[in-house]
Amino acid sequence: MARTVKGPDARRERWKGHREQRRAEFVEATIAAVAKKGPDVGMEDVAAEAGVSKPVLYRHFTDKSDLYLAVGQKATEMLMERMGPALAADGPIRDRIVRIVDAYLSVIEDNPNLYRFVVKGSFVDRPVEKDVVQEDKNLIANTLARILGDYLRAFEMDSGGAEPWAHALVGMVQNAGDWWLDRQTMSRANLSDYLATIIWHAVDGLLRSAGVQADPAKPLTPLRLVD
Amino acid sequence: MARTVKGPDARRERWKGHREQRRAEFVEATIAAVAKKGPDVGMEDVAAEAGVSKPVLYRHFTDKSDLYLAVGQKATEMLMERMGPALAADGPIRDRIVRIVDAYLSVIEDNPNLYRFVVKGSFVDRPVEKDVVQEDKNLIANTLARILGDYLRAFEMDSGGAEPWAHALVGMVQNAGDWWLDRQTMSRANLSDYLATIIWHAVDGLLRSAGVQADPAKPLTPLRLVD
DNA sequence: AAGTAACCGTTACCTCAAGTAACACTTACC
DNA sequence: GGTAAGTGTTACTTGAGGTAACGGTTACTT
Repeated sequence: MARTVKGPDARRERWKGHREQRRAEFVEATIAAVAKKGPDVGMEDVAAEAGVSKPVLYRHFTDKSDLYLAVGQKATEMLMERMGPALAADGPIRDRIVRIVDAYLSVIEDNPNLYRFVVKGSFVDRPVEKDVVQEDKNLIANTLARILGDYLRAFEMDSGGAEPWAHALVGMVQNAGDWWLDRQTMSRANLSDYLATIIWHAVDGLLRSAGVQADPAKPLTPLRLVD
Repeated sequence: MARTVKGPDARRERWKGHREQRRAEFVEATIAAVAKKGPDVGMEDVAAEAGVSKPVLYRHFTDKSDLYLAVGQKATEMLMERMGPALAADGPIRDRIVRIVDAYLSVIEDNPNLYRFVVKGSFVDRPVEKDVVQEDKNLIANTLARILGDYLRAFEMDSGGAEPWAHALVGMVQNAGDWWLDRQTMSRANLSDYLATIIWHAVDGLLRSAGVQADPAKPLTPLRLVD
């Protein structure tokens, strides 16, 4: 039994990457299926779209909701790919707000079906836990909350509002986006601007109430104070 | 055949009120069942809760989603019962905002299960149409949009933002409410106040940009101009 | 008084999508 | 050659939504 100490059988490792790739493939298939057959696709449809039969799907996903969760995560990636830079970028504050909002809107504009599937959609049997959308929203909201909190503290203001405000902002943009996606009654640029306007006013008002005069055209970077 | 002209057979009319009452009864049963067994109740459960077997239910509701729709409408009623006055009431503008926001929060606080059932909930097979929640949100948003639009026009400002802003506000409060309902990390009064703060700032900012100086402690009633 | 249109309610079924069992074949490590 | 992973199939079970078919009750109509 002198089995060179460990070596946990390479046969198990051999597939590590492969499985992930396969999952990704099925996620793509789901998205494609959704695009084709609407948001009410079933596992059979997805399997068919992937050129495979159900049990194969179930080898990679324990569950329907597991698959949908993965789809949701993929969507999150796509979203973050565009929102991350916008969130991180510096620049004139109002432009920055516009860019963040517009990044979000551009994503849902480009993938309306996927979007609807994920947020409205048929998460048929989700047991309340594991709500991808909720997690996404939390992710973004938390990012925002951190940014807001930092600013508030930097100005020595009450930072207790950072979290609720962050969630409020997220909901605001999301809901306005939903509305816009349904009846596209104005251009994306217009909507982005309208939304940025009230967000800016809200931010500006907060700063004013702390005696700070901010210029929407200048990069608001009080965080530099911390350096 | 001298059948006194018409008289559309009183046997049909005899039940008119009764059916509605019965539906209401089942709606109540559904709410009770949701409270007991969580948001994943099935038709069987609901029927049992009402002390009845499935087919009876199906005599009054064509469909699962029909039942849930009715539940949603009931929820809308409950919501509107409290929000209506708050929306209509006059008074110091900031207080008014607080009251509207707080009215909403109080409803979801009092009926968290029902709320979750209706908005997150298992609208299993809804065919995208007939989304009660969406309709509710639209209802509120439209009310707001009308109010906002009137004010904007009264101040001779661009009223194009009224609709998106209304939807934005609705989403904002809703999402912040969701977040709060999950992890109740602050008092309702506190949250109401934080939310009212940014809403007020947003409103104030808009007015300022039109050269209007508003006092949050005074009732903003430029609409009187129209009298 | 008889007929009937609406309801009350039941048990037993159908249907359809999610999920599983059982079976057979392939590849590459041991 | 054995075996641990993966490939895939068809055919099944399960469970919840929804229906059929039956029988009883009430009170209007004729």
